[in-house]
Amino acid sequence: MPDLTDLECTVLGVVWKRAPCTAYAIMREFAGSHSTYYRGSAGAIYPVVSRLAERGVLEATKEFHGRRPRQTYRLTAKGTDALRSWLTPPLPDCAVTITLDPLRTRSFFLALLSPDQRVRFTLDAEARLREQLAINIEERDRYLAAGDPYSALATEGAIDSLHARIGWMVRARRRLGELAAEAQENGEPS
Amino acid sequence: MPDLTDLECTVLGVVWKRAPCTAYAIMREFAGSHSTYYRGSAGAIYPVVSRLAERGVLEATKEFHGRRPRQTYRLTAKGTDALRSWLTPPLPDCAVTITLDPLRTRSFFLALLSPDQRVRFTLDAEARLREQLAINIEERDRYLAAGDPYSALATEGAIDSLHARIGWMVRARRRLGELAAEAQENGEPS
DNA sequence: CCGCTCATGTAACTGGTTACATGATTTA
DNA sequence: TAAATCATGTAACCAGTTACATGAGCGG
Repeated sequence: MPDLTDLECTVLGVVWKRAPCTAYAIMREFAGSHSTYYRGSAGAIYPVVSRLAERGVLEATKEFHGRRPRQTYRLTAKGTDALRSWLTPPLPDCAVTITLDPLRTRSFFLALLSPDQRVRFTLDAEARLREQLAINIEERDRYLAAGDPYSALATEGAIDSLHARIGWMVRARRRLGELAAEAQENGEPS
Repeated sequence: MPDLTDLECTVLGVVWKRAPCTAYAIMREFAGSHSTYYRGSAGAIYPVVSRLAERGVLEATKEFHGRRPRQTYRLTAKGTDALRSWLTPPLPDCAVTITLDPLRTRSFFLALLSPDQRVRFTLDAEARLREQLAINIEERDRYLAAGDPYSALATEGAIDSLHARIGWMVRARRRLGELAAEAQENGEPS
């Protein structure tokens, strides 16, 4: 029952919240969420779901919708245990590592741009992050309205991260200005 | 010259900073950095570097260290252009999307834990994030001492994100306590 | 001279993606 | 009745990982 991946456990979690639900519904949940890493492609979800059923953490039921059959899934007791132990501290190292930020990856090399291109970089980034922020605030409010304070809390994590990245970009703009001024004083090339 | 991946451009960036340098040195740079997503495995770096050389963005030189030959690389003019255009706004959507946080992924399902397990979750997460914070502050200071304020600025992004996640976990602990109290008032099961 | 680091790779695997195929049911 | 959505899959691909193999140079 152990060594389930994060994707597998997330699927488990979605089934736990939505049960009974189809693989298709899980797929839509992933595809529709902004705070999820996975894109929710059929090629990922269907194999995962049937693997989980094989493992005995999900239980499949054949339902009929009209005369068309469909598989719905729910957690088994074993599945609930697996999901719970995924959440139970101590958390694995990989769960608390630093997050990947493509903006940060790029920032390492900002010295290559001209001073005003650097400013434009931070302005563009800030504006785009604010768009994301609006989307995520909306998502959080939807969760609150739907009576799911836990998902709202999770989404709040995304909101906080976005605030932090926006603040970082604002500070970066100021710092980059200072660095450019220093460089000019010393007569360095751009 | 376009459609280079983030990994490829990051490699380009490292060569730009470190040139002339070997593929091995690039690999070590990736493996040693905490703020990088990629693990810097030989199986990734070597193919990327030779692909970049083939594309004409990197130029290979055969050097001799003793009587042992080794390839060192530097950017071509085309490579500098490619790196610059990777950084130049408007940034692609993928660069400003929300970051993946395994802690957040888990938080969606915290309702499954008992109230005190939830508290333990946030305490554990907070402690581990603070460790990461210390590591990244050290890394930033090393960059500052090494006279690389741009990398320091980038690392500051990681520090800010960690602060945000820590604050989020602290607030989560309070909110979860309130939620548990409400639930008990309403006589709901844990 | 032993073991560590430098240095260069390759092969098998993994976990996801895109894109496609198929067909029933619902809605405009 | 046409188009969209529900529903279930599969096949080809892709980027990066682990693990291995090999050998030169260097420090103790």
